[in-house]
Amino acid sequence: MARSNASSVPTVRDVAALAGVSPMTVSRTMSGGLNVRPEVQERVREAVEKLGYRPNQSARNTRLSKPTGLIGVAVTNLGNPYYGQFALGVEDVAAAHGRHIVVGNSGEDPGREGSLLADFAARQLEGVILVPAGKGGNPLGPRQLGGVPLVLATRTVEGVECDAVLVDDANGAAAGTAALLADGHRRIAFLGDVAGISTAQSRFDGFTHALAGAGISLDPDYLVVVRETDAAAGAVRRLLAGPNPPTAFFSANNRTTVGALRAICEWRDGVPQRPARLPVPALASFDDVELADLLGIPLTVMSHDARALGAAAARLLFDRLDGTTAPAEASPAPRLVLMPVTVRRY
Amino acid sequence: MARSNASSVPTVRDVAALAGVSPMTVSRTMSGGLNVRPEVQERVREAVEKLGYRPNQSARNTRLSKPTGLIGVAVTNLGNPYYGQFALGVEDVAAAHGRHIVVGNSGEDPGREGSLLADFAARQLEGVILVPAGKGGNPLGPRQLGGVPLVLATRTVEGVECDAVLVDDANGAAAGTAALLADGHRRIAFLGDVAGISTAQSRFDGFTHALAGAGISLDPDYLVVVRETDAAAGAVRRLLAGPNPPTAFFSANNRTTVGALRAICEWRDGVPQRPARLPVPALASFDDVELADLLGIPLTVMSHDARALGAAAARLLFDRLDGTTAPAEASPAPRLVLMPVTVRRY
DNA sequence: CTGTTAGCGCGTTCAA
DNA sequence: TTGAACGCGCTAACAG
Repeated sequence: MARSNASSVPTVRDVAALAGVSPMTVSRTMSGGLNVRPEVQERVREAVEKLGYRPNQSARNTRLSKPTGLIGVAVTNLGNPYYGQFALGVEDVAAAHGRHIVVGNSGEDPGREGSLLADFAARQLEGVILVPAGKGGNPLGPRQLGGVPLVLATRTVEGVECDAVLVDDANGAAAGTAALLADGHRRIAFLGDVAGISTAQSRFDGFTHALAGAGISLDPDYLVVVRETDAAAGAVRRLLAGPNPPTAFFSANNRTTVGALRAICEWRDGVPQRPARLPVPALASFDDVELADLLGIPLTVMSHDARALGAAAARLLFDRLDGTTAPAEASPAPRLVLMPVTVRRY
Repeated sequence: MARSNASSVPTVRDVAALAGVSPMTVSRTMSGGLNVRPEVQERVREAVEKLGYRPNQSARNTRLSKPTGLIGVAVTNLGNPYYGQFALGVEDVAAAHGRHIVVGNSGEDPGREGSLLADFAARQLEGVILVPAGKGGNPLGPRQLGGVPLVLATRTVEGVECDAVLVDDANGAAAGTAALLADGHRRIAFLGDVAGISTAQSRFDGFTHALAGAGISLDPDYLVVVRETDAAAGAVRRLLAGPNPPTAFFSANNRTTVGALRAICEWRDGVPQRPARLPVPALASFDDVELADLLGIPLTVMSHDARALGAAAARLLFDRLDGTTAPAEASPAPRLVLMPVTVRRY
């Protein structure tokens, strides 16, 4: 027996019954109304209105190869303003292509990342843009996504061959470091998370490369591996209070930059006992931080546009999804987009 | 004819065929393996592995009343760090309840907001948390969401009766204003977007109420309606350069605060021709901004925890979804959670 | 324990 | 222009 109007959500049949037509006519009306008499359409629309009927997307999607219109975005820390901008960039492009985004947060945890991706695939998302957590050497499976196109953003992962949008980390870091060196700095400490994150590693490489070019080798005490803001602040405090304080810091991301800025400001303002005219330490920051330029600290910013990066990643994805690509699915070759880094000084 | 192994995505039947069992056995194995012999499960899992099979969630959901496991979150500006934290709070709770979040960005556009919500409903999302754009008096339909539970966050909308998590805007604003007054400020300008956004309106009310309590009426020149950071900066510049500059500013949100801080810093640092010891204007900011406390500007911050707010909204939602609520759907009564505001001074 | 039957809500296909 | 039949991928409900 058909349980027509059980208080649950209305279906095509309910609408059809109310409008005195077949479900098919309702279906046609809902999808543009081709080959349906206007007056019948009118009746159908009234019934739709009256019942508050909405076509069920899930059911639509069962009809094979009907895309879900959903793009997955997995980031490592939604609370970081950087990824807010990033997601905004993805959303911009996705919206232009009539898609919505599903945002997941891995929290730098490969485990959560894995289940996130598995879930994305199970939901038949059309594609996934991933900022890999990369802590443990998780290969995240070749195409464990089950054929769902994947684009890596910001960071890459060894052994994964797919489209990616990265930042010109090494060159950017080298350029920023060069600026410090040009100012005469020789004792420069590095703050960053080098453990398995490609981005941090590349920035570190660029940093040391520039140092080496100036004939400087990194003092082990000057290499500080941190991720959190507070930890970075603590490290800077210790170094500045130590016997051999650096004259400048290189901060590898915006979280460590905030910590470093805080510590440097404290040192500048709150340490009356500091030697009279000891100069304020300089800071070179990879990634921009709002308001940082107003602090009166010698600042070098190596920045790129997070939103543009997200947009670029999305475009790469839609190129494969909507583009007039190869007939089959044999992706031609992984493409790599490199976002340029701008060095600004304050 | 069953087109078994057409290069497309594998289905239950493909797995069943390979494992030599019925689709049902595969289904059972996939959902916990109740009542399936271990050795058969093993065979099935092998087939699953070999084919890279993943159950199709869309198809699952067609089986009535199977929830999608998706929560919608619609915010007005993903690029605002505030909403990043907010989304993070929602995600925390959603993850704890085994759900994912779909993030949409309305961009303060009621039109986009409407289509976003319609789409959420069509996708059978289990619930929606909305920061309403509220620009045009869009009633967003009574339950135009088609029965999908809705929770408003941060802002409310007239005429919509549903659960909401708001900020104690009026009292917080009054407290912050009182702090300025206690410092002797009498000429205080207001920066904010009052046009139809409940939050801005409440903050404005709290501000003027506190002024009135001190026997002050707001100078019309001191009421600046802005939303964007740059516009706020421009307004502050004009006021400070004008004939009757305020001695303090009240900024109604973090975007205007950034603009105000920028303009005030400029004025302080870049205007040598300013009267010798004219004091730096004070700023009272609704919402915290990273690094603002380090600028050396007399600062009063009225802050609340965006992440906690998001979490509270999510909890309200899951209370209705998973909670042992009323048997039917007749929601008992809209609940309102008010997030406290803390006033800090720098 | 396992397979068969019967749909979920919708859209494609074909016939009327 | 409309409707009936069938199938999408999966899973309750009932056999066996």
